[in-house]
Formats: sequence, structure tokens, C-alpha cells
Amino acid sequence: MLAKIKAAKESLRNSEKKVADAVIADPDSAVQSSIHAIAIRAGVSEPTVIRFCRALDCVGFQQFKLKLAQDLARRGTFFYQDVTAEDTSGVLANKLLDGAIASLVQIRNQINEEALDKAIALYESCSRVELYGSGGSAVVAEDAQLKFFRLGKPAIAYSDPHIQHAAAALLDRDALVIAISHSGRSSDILKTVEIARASRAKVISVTATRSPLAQSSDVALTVDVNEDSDIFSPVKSRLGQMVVLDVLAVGVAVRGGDHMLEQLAKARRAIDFKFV
Amino acid sequence: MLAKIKAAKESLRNSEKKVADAVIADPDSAVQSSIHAIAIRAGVSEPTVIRFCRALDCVGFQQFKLKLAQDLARRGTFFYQDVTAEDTSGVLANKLLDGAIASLVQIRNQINEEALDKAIALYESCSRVELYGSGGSAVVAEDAQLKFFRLGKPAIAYSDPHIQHAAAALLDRDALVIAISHSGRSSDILKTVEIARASRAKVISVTATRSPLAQSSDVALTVDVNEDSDIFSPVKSRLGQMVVLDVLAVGVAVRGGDHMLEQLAKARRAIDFKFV
DNA sequence: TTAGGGTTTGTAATAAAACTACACAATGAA
DNA sequence: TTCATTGTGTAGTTTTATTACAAACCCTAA
Repeated sequence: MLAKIKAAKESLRNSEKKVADAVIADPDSAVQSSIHAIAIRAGVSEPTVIRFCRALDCVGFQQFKLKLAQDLARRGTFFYQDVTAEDTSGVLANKLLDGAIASLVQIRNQINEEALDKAIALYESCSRVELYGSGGSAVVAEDAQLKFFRLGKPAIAYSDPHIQHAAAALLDRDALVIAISHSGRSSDILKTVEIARASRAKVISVTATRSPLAQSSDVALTVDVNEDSDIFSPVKSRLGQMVVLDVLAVGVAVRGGDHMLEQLAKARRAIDFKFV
Repeated sequence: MLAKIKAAKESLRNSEKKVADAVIADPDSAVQSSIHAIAIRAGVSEPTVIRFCRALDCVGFQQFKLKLAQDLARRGTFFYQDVTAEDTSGVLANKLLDGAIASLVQIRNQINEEALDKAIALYESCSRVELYGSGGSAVVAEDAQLKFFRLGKPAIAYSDPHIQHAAAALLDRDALVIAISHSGRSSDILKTVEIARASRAKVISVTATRSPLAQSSDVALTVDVNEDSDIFSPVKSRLGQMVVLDVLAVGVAVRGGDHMLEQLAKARRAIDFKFV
């Protein structure tokens, strides 16, 4: 629509051109304005605005506004923008959400199907799962625990590194570790994984590509995200980790066939009803 | 917007529900209709249609139509698809990520700037924060705690409803509660908030539009998401809640000026290095 | 240059849509 | 049952969009 206005502009009458300029100058406010407001802003009369709409193949002003609104909604995908002290809270929210969306899109484009299949296979051949994550990643580990313990095998999350060490030492070859870390460079988690592997447990890591943690695990589900703009701890990678673990859990569930899916749906409804 | 309508439907009055049904049944024609036409199709009076729009946080019918139109325009980029047992893990991952992305886009389009400003003001005027969430929302509460305790005021998260009750009873007028719940209908969280308000604490809720929890809090930061396709507990609303709380925390931080932002950046680097 | 055709634009009136105020009806608690 | 509260519709008001028409403009040709 905006393109259409620009293209049609030359063939418009003079005062209609003024309308075109006013709309192009600030399309966002145009969709919220009445004919009256636009007429004033363009310095023309109200019927001129209607004639402008008709020139653009719209039956009236309302339809024009609707088409323009839909156009604006579609424009511009999502990208990072740093927040500044001058942003209103609405602008701020949009920037942060755009960033979060952009990072999920990035993850979507980076999925390693092979790793995912391997990870699913590892879950299927294990008898229990332990999830390790500290700091921000502890939250992700707990969230994943909620999913995995419904899949039929014991699942437990530890966030304290000392307890992780102790737990890892008690694992055996039937245990599966899921180690979560944004950077994959924290000495605590590396030590924990080392101990776990010494106990012959399998290790899936959810972390950054080619990080030490990724390299020392059997399968790495990588989550790489542009974190520069995060003020707090990395929210975006947290979101990404949660989604990737959801993918893993759903992947396992789907392999279990319709029966398992139904059971999970039931479980979900029961829990939703009470808790969420 | 459609998700918002679905989420709010239960809390609407009977004849408003008829409007909701009519809109959901054929949203495409709804955006082209006048109040009159929609009123007839839903079998209600015209003011009821307007009241329906207002219930959805729109200032009037026009704004409602505009938002709905934009919503419809945006759909189709990323959209929900149910997973099936035949999906390869790659397809599965794409479907789930698309769904997650779509839900964040929805949230982005629903930001209530006014509520956000109020929430920021509430934080600024409180002396400490308590975060309450159970089940899946407990994870979100913990995540938010990590952010808020860096902002300079004590912040603590409780996930056990009994402890929440006890904690809420001990609050005073300087305390701020952030209550997190997907449905906003769990009796536990409602009871907790009731106690908190009796203690004269302020309450921000992160929950579904017009849910009982939203209605019984001072400010509601609404997160409405289409959860039909989730196999496990609502992942998407979890993501949304986390992002919304991130927006709130960043909003507070930004109001603190450049000095605060620098400090947070420092804190972040220190913690990243060690933990994440 | 100016009279007359068409074209462009605005004014004012009309129609339609959105919205408000209020009153009646339904519902639920005392 | 009565009273209070909530919900819903009717009728009127305001705002917005649209139409009809006339003034202004511009070009061409006498």
C-alpha cells in the first residue's frame, strides 16, 4: 500500500499529493487518524482525502485505513535495537520483544537435526535423567525437569554446583545428564560433566557452539544468540534453551506414538486445572 | 488479538461472549463490518459490541477493528501447527519454534503501555518485592527474581502456596507482589493475592487478560497465548511471561538512568563470567 | 485578453456510523 | 420478597464519513 501510494503519487492531483506526503511522512499515525485529522495535517479539505483514497482503488476512507494498517503490520521483520533512556515503555517493550523474536528466528535457522535425533536416542536408551544448570540456567533446568519427568523416567534438576558434583559421581552408564550453560565455559559445569563422564553417564549439553562444554559432551544442542544488548543475564539464550529443551521433550513424546501424546495431554489438563 | 479474545472470553458477560463468538467465527469479515453488522450477526445490541471492544482494552470499535486487522495481516508469517508422529525431528523443531515465535509476536502486538508504566511506578515506590508463582510459573518467578534483586531492592520468589500465604500475610504497604499465573484462575494464587492485599501490599499480576487474578491486582501485565498445541504445560506463555518481566525490569533499570545501566552491565559481566 | 470549457478544490449539507445516557431487566444476596 | 448489583437494550447525541454543489482555477481559442 505504501509502495502503491508512492507509485501513484505522480498521477495524483496537487492537493491529493499533499495527502500522499502526509501519509508517507507518518503512516503509523495516519492509520489512527480520522479524515478530519489527516485533512488538517495535509492542509487540504476532507473530501480531498476521500478522493485520494478512491484514487488508490479503495471504496472509502475506512478501507484505505484498513489496508494501510495491514500493510504496516506486515512490514519490518524483527531485529535487535539497543534500548535507551529516552524510550517510552512501549518502545522499550517492542525493542526487547523484537530482540527475543529475532533470537528465536535465529535458533530456528540453526537447528541441527542430526544432534536432535542423537539426543532423542540417548533419552530413549537411558533409565533416568539429571539436569544441571547454575544461575540463570538453573531456571531452565527446572523448567525442563517439569517436562521430562512426565515422560516416564525419573528426572531431577540440581542447581548447586557442589551437589551437582556429588550427584554426578553417583551416576552410572544408564544415566543421562543434560547440562545447561549459556557460555559453556563455567568451570563448575565443566567439572561436573567431567565427573559424570567418569561415571560413564551420557551427556547432552545445551550451550554455545564449540564451547568447551559442547565439546566435552556426547551431543551438543547449540543455542547461539546475540546477547550484546541484554542488560541482565542473557534472557534470550534462556528463552532459546527452554525452547530447544521443549523440542527435545516433544520429540521424545512423539516417538512414543499417539498413546503417549494422549497421556501427556491428559496430564497437562489435570495439572493446568490446578496449578498454572 | 484473536488469542486475547479467546483468553478473555470466559470473563465476558453473556452477550459479549456472543460477540466474541461471532468475531472468532469469521474474523476476516469482522474487520470489514460496522458495529451494526456485527451486532446483528451476534444477535446483540450495538452498545454491547462497543462494550466488548472496551473489555479488550480498546478505546473503541475502530481501534478494535484496526488491531484485529493488523493481527490478521501478521498471521501467516509464523503460525501454529500441530506436531504429528510422522514429523522428522527437523520438522518438529521448526513447528515448535514457529509456534513460540508466533506467540511472542502476539504478545508484542498486545503490549499495554499504560499498564507497563504503572507497573514501573509501583516498583519505584516499593521497598521490596516478592514473586509468587506455582508449578510452571514458579520457574518464571525465579527467573524474575534474578533480575529484580539486581535492581537494588530485596526480591524473593516463593513457589509453595502455603509459604506464599504466610509470606503474603507478613507484607506491609511498602511491599510489592508480582503474581504469576498462566490462567489466573488457580485458587491458591488468588487466595495469596487476597492476603497480600489485605496486608496493603501492591500487586502486579502477569497473567491472562481479564482473568480473576488480573482483576484483583493493581496492575495486570497480560500475556495471552494460543496454547492449544502445547503437549506439556504451557511453554509459550512461560516464554511470554519471562519476556514481559524482562521488559518490566529493563524498564525500571532504564528509568534509573545511565548510571544504573552501567552498574547492571558490570554486574552482568561479573556473573556471566562465573556462572552461566 | 478574455470567454468558455473542463478540471480541481473547498463549503455546506446529508447520511451513516460510533458512542453515551439512561432505563429497564435479570440476577443474586439479605 | 426486597434491595442492590450487574447486565442489556433503547433512544438520543456526537462524531465521522460521504455527497452535492458551487467557487476557484487553469487552459484553450476567439
